[in-house]
This record gives sequence, structure tokens and C-alpha cells, in this order.
Amino acid sequence: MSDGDYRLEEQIGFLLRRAQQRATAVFSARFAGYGLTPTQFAALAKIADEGEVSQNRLGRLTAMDPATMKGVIDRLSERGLIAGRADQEDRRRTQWRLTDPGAALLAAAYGDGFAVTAEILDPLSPRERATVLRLLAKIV
Amino acid sequence: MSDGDYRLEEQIGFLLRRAQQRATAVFSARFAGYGLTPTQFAALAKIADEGEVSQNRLGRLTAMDPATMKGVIDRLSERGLIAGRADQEDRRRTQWRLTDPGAALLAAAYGDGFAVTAEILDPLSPRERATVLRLLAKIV
DNA sequence: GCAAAATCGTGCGTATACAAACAATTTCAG
DNA sequence: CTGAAATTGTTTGTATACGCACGATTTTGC
Repeated sequence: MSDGDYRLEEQIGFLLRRAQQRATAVFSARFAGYGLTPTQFAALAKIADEGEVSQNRLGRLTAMDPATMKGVIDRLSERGLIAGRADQEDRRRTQWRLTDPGAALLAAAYGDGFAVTAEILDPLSPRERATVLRLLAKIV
Repeated sequence: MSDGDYRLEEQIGFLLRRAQQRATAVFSARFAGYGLTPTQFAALAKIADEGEVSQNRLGRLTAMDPATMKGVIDRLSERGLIAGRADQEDRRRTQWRLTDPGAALLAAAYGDGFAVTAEILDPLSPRERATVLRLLAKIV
């Protein structure tokens, strides 16, 4: 309860923050040429999986708040990587899909996506890599 | 390289982002009464450890960019939880320490800091908890 | 000693991240 | 069928997070 016992470096929250800082740094270095952030890449990859998807659903798939999702969508849309159309069945919705340039950029970037994961996990053995993914999935 | 192979949910970067979202949510719920964010709490705890510390050194100890550190320092200072004084030996530096209210708030909050860690790690066995901390420390 | 390099803090710009409040629309319950 | 509830998307405000550039100061190299 008193000080002295609390070691910041051993708290899971602090370690997660530092690990994510490193993950973002590795991603940024590898993706500098594409001008894509981790969330933008995640959004593109999920739109590709879905074919066409609404903003809210995309946010759930990529773990983004609606307000955050809007910013990501706006930036991808302004760059012409995605395009939206009004949904006829539900007039609140906009359905988003990849444009041809967006699909081409994504296709070129997938390999670097794998490379980012490999680089982050490089300090771990294959067994440890599987373990850390499994344990992180449990605490999410 | 092509789509279909890339599963966002299995990428370490995505899992780290989601895990940190959960960690932040647990922290915010537990610390709502204190009005402290995770980084603000980390800064207070480290200032308490150091007694007196410069802005840059505090940033290194808490894994914060100088620009980020400045924002955190400004908000803690405005609330009167910390106080700074000009360093006589190095006139570029400001040395920061806890005020009495800051020390009191921190003392009251330590227990909740432990509780946050416990709640985040709750889905894991004791052995798994040690493992995830060890593996995260390796990839940082 | 003195110029070059490094360090300290600041300011600006961009990008998450989320709470809260809101309008428009759709779905649901009785 | 209709009012309540839920969903979709937007806006505003606060708080990280970091790159980049900058002035002031200190340290280092020669």
C-alpha cells in the first residue's frame, strides 16, 4: 500500500504501453513508404476481408471507437484508398469498399505486415511467440 | 503475400493495441475518483521514487517522449500535485517533486494501482501471469 | 580555449482513443 | 400501429504519443 512496493516496471499496464510503443515504432519504420498507420492498415485489411462494410461494423472488427473510426475513414477516403456509398436498406449507413488504388496499395503492403509481426516477435522463441499471443488473447 | 493469409486478430500489434485498450479501461474505472490517467499515475509514482527529478529524466523513467512528458507535467503542475524549481547547476533543467497534496493523493492511490494489475491479469493463472510479464519484457 | 556535438525543454502538426451529447433512422414491445 | 429503445454516424473536448524543428545551455573533442 505504501510506496517502495509499487514497481512500475512490473505492472502489466506499463509493460503493455511500452510494448505497444515498440510495435508502433517497428510498424512506422516499415510502413513509412506507404504512409499508413497501424489503424489505417488494419482498416484496409478488414475492408478487404469484408468486401463492403459499414463504418460501425468496421469499428467493431478493428477495435476502434466510432469517433476514432471516423477519423481513420476520413483520412483513407481523402487519399482515395476507399470509397463509400449510401446504403439503400438503412439510410443511416454508409458502406465502404476499397478503391483500385486502395486494393493495390494493400496488396503491396501485406508482406510488410507479416514482416512487422516477425520483427516484433524476433526476441522470442517460436514456442514463446505462440504463448504470448495466446496469453494476450486471454486478457483482452 | 496475398489477402486471406493475413489475420489481423493474430498479429502481435493488434493484440497489444487491444490489450492496452482493456488495461486503460480498467485503470480509468478504478481511478475515476482520483482524476488520474495511467501516465499521470506513472509520473507521480516515479517522482516519489526519485524524490526530485528533471523532466527529461522522468520521461526516460516512464517511457514518455519529451513532448508527451511536458503535457503530463503541465497538467499535474496545474493541479498542484507537483512543483518545479529551477536547477542551479544546469539552467536548462527544472527539477520536479511531489507537493504534500500530491504525496497524499499518491499514497491513497497505490492500493488501486495494485488492484488494476490484479484485475487485468485475473483471467490468467499465477504461472501465466509471470510468463506474460516475462515475455512482454523481452519484446520491449 | 573554442568550435562542434549533445542535452533540455518548448512548440507545432498529425493521429489515435474515448467520453458525452446529439440527430436521424430503424427496430422492438405491447 | 405506435411510442420506446436501439443503432448509426457526427461533433466536441481531453489526453496520450511522436516526429520535427527550434533556442538555450552544457559537455566534449581537438
